[in-house]
Amino acid sequence: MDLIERKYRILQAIIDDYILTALPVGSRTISKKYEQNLSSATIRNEMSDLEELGYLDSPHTSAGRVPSNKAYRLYVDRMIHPAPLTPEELSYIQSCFDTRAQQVGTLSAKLAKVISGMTNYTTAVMTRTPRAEQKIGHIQLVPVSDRRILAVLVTQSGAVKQQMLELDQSIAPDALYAVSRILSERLNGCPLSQLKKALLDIAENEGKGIRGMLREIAGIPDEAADDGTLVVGGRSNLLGFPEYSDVGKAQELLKVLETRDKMISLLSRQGEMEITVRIGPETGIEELRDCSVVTASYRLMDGRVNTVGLIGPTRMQYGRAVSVLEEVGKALGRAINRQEIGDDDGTPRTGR
Amino acid sequence: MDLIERKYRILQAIIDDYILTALPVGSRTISKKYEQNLSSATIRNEMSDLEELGYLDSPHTSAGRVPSNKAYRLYVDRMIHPAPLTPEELSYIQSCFDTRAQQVGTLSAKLAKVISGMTNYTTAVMTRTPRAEQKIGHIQLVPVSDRRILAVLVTQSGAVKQQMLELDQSIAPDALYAVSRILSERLNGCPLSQLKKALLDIAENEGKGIRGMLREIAGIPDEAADDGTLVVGGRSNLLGFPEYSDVGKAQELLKVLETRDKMISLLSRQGEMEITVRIGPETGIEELRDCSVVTASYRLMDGRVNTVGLIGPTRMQYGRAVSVLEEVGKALGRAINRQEIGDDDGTPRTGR
DNA sequence: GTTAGCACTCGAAACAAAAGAGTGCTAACA
DNA sequence: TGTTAGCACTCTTTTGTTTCGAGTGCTAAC
Repeated sequence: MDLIERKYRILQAIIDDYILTALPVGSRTISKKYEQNLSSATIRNEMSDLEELGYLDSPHTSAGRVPSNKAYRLYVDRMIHPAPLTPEELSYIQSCFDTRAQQVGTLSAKLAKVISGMTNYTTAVMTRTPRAEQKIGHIQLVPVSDRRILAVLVTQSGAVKQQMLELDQSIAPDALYAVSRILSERLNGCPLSQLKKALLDIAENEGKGIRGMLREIAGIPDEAADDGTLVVGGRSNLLGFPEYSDVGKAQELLKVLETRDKMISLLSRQGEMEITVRIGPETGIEELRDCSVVTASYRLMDGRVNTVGLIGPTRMQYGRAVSVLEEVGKALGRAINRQEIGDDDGTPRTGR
Repeated sequence: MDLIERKYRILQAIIDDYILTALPVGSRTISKKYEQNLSSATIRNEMSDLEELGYLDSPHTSAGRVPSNKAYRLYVDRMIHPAPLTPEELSYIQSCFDTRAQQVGTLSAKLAKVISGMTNYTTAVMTRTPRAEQKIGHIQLVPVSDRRILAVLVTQSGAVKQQMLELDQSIAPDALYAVSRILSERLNGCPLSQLKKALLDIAENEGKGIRGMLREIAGIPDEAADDGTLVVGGRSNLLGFPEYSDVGKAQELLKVLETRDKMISLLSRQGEMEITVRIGPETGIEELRDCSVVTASYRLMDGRVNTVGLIGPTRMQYGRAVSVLEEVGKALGRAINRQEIGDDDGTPRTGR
């Protein structure tokens, strides 16, 4: 039906305009800028219908209309326009993830910086290694001082965990090497989840001297459990939006960004390999009721999974956000392939 | 001279009051709340003098006075009152740094959280190991995948650097162990600054097979140069201060906090073992012209140095800030002693 | 179904007046 | 001579009022 089509066109125009200006959109604006062959009165009628359908809200009688969350949902699902990046932007992204020997632990920060830089929103990056997939590669005990050793645990996928241990008695470096070797041999391929048991097993059967130490090592996996690194970047961007010219609101939002639990829960919801958009209450976090969050996950060469969340007002440039996340995904994928280790191309697909 | 003494008392009262209320202080307020045996007229005269001396500014004729940076300087140097923490607060701090086996890398975040939580200011924590003091303890090469190895470098003080390396050819784990052992033996005690040369030396004299690898390893120290970890916490606190009810100012400040270089330079100025207060322009950072920064350094068991900076409006509760930093220092010191490794007690002394 | 026209609503901006906080100065006081 | 009461003056803040304009909803005509 043609009418329906037109309604949606008008709705889209309203959303587009509102995303651009943050100002309630009036019928005249639409009739002038978007639908020049329709009079403002006609638009008015349509808008009235759209309000009744729940797609528009009016702050007050004489203020034009504002898209509702329902409208944003529709917009994201059906009428988002892709915002292809310029060649310069593409090559910029490429160059960011190009370095051959990526410094360990810097990637999250770089992701946050690049993404929030390109979108003007705030970016949260969570890095973690799915526990189930982690299998022991090597265990290395490194003497640090008399009674302290550093246990370095390398998973088969290349992730590294380290934990400082204090021993009851001192132990000679050579003995440590020996133990390292035994452990690495015996535990190779052991899933991280069963490490503890395996260690205790060895402790039982093995000679007296190291038993105590093994017991202590057995405690590692729990403490070192990778509950994720969290990096947030681009907070100052938030304050640039008129919706946060109220300091109170800005503060509330900043506080959420500082609350690790909330951020982790926000990002944990993201499945792998798909870009997800959550609008207002869909975020599941009360304080984000007026925000939207676009998330994507990237699987890295070493088994880690980076989940990226873009946080901005519901009036977000969704097309742009999705494009940037997509291109970053592709760039990461290419970087992985170049290093010939990638187990998949790291490119997220778009979707709800 | 008694007169002088009184002037300073009045100045102190003004500063105290302003720190508390953030409102320009009038003569009546002082006469009522602080100097009940002096009339407001007298106070007025004194205030007029103080303004002439450069200790007070008046925003406009009928608005009371506001302390100048010069006044804060005097305040910090001469009339700061210590703000002893309550027993509960003390034991809270204690408990925060009590954990026996501190997770590697968590300390900065904890410091930032505890300190900004207790002061309501923003905290930046920089961790780094003074390059000059780092001497090689052990080098361990850990096989990760076919051509990738993880080089773990442990300094004598226990700091750990790691770097992923890609090799031109694959190498057997056993060979790696051998190389690790040789390197550890030969390089033990070698200052980090000379590591590169030492490695290249070995590469010259040593067998063909590993030469390439050694060359690559020689590249590590530069890349892995510990230019410091930076953690910032408690940003949302800033927005609670009336001086940042102007979103523009808040944004400017947040942006500085996001600029790694500026933060590093801000914190690098702090010498060891002393609490330093820098007021406004003294911070050396233009955007912080209306902020004060209180910094302290803590030397940790593993040789790392944590420099903590408290950032807030110049109208800062200096006494409180210094007290908290002092107590945190003491708590860290105790934690180090308990672990019987500390090379000093980590307690900063107070001073300009 | 579309549109012109118009009365009506309501916030934002502009303006004016009043209130209030604080100062500086003068003159009197101890 | 230092202190203080008193008062005129200044300047911001608050409050109220008016005006303006954007936008709507409805009706009637096309």
